[in-house]
Amino acid sequence: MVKAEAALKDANAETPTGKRPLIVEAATRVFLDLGYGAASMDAIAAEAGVSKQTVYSHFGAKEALFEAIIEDKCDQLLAPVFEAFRPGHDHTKALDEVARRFLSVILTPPSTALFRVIIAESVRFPELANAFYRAGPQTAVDNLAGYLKELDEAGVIATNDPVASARQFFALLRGDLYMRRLLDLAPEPTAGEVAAVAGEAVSAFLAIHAPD
Amino acid sequence: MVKAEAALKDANAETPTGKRPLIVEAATRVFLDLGYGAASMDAIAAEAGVSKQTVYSHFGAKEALFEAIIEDKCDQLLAPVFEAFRPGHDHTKALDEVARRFLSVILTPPSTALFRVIIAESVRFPELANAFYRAGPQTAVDNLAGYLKELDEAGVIATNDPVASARQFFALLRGDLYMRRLLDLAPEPTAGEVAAVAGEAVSAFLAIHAPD
DNA sequence: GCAAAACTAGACTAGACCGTCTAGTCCAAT
DNA sequence: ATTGGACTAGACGGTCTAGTCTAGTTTTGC
Repeated sequence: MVKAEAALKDANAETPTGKRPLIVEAATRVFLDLGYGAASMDAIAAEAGVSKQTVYSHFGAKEALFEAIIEDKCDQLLAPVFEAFRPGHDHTKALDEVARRFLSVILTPPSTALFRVIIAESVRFPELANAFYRAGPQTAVDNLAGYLKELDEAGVIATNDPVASARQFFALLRGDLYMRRLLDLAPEPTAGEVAAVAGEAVSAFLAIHAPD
Repeated sequence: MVKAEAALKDANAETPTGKRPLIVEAATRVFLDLGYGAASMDAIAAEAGVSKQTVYSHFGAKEALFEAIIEDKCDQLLAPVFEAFRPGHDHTKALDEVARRFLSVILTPPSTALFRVIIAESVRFPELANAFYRAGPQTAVDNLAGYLKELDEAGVIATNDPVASARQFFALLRGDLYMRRLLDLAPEPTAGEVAAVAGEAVSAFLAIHAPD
C-alpha cells in the first residue's frame, strides 16, 4: 500500500529524475517494435538496463506504461509539424512547405510504427486513438484550415469549407505511398521523392480550388 | 451451433471435409475481433464448436490458420468491388458508382477489422501484407486505371499517368473518414453519407483532370 | 456390417508472461 | 552514523498459451 502510493506520486512528479527517461526510451523502442501484446515487461526492463521492479515503481502497470509512452510519442512526433509554420507571400510555396514537412514526418519509421500500434490497439485503448487523432490529424487540419480561410478571403483559392478542404489536402498527400509504408511494403522515401509527391498533391489541390 | 453445422454440411455436399468451413468462419471472427496475438486456439475451437485437435488436423499451426483466414477474407471482401463494373456512357456516373462501391466496402466493419489486423502484423507476416495490397488497392487501381485511360483517349478527362491518377482517386476517396474508421472513432456511415463523400471526391477528381 | 477416417474431450508439456515479493546494495541528506 | 528512498537480481505464484497425446465416440464409404 505504502509502496503503491509512493509509486503513484513518482509517476505524477513533474521532475522526471533517475531511471525514468531510460525506461521511457526503452519502452518506446520495444512497444513500437513489437506492439502492445508481444512486448514484455521483462524485455523492456532488460532493454532499459534496469530491474523490473524499477519499471513497476515508476509506472504501476503495463497499460499505464503503454499509455504514457504513446502519448509522449504522439506529442514528440506530431506537434513539431506545424509549430514553426509562417506562411510567406507565395501561397504555392507555403502549401508546398507544409506538404513536404507533413509527409516527411508521417512517412518516418517511428511515425508509421506508432500509427500501426495505435491502430492495432484502438479498440482496447479508445482514448489513445482519440488522443492520437486530436494531436495529429486534427491539429494539422485545424492549422491548415485557418490558413486556407485566409487564402480564400484573399481570393487566391476558392473554398466554402476550409476544414473539409484541409482534410482533402492531407488525403491527397498521404495517397498510396502512406498505405504502402503502413504495410511495410515501401522503404522510407528520399527527400526528393517526398518533394515530388508533395508538389503533385499541391498542384492537384490548387486545381480543385482554383478561383473562378 | 450443432444444428447449424449439420445444415451447412448438407448445403456444401462437395466441400472437402466437414468441419473445415466451420473452423474458417470461427477463426475469422476471432482473429478479426482480437488480432493475431490475443486470439487463442482454444477460443477458436470453442467458437467453432469443435475440438482443438480438429483445428490442428486441418491447419497445422496457428500461423497457417491465420494466413489461410486472412487470404480468404481478402478475396472475399475485396474482389467483388470491381467484378461487375460496367462503365456506362456517362463517365461521371460511372466514377460515382465505383466510388460509392469502393467506399462502402472499405468502411465496413469486417474490412476495417481486416485492415487493422494486417497492418498490425505486417512486420511479422510480410507476404500477407503484400497479398492484401495486391488483392485490394493494387487491383482497384489497375482496374480504374484501365478505365481512366479510355476516358483520356476519349478526351473526357486529361491524364498522362492513369495509374497515378487512379491512386489519386482512391486517396481522395478514403480521405479523413477512412482514418477515423480505422481508429474506431467514427461509426459506419450511412449510404447517404457515403454517396456525399463519393460525390465530392469525384467532382474534385474531375476538376483536377479537366481536359484543357 | 465393418473398417477406416474424422472427431471429441480433456489431460498434459513446456514455457511465456504479469505482477509481487524478498533480500540486499548504494547514496544523499540529516 | 543513520535513515530513507531508489535501485538490483532474481525467485515466485498464478494464469495463459501453443501444441501433443490418449482414449473413446461418431461418421462414412463400401
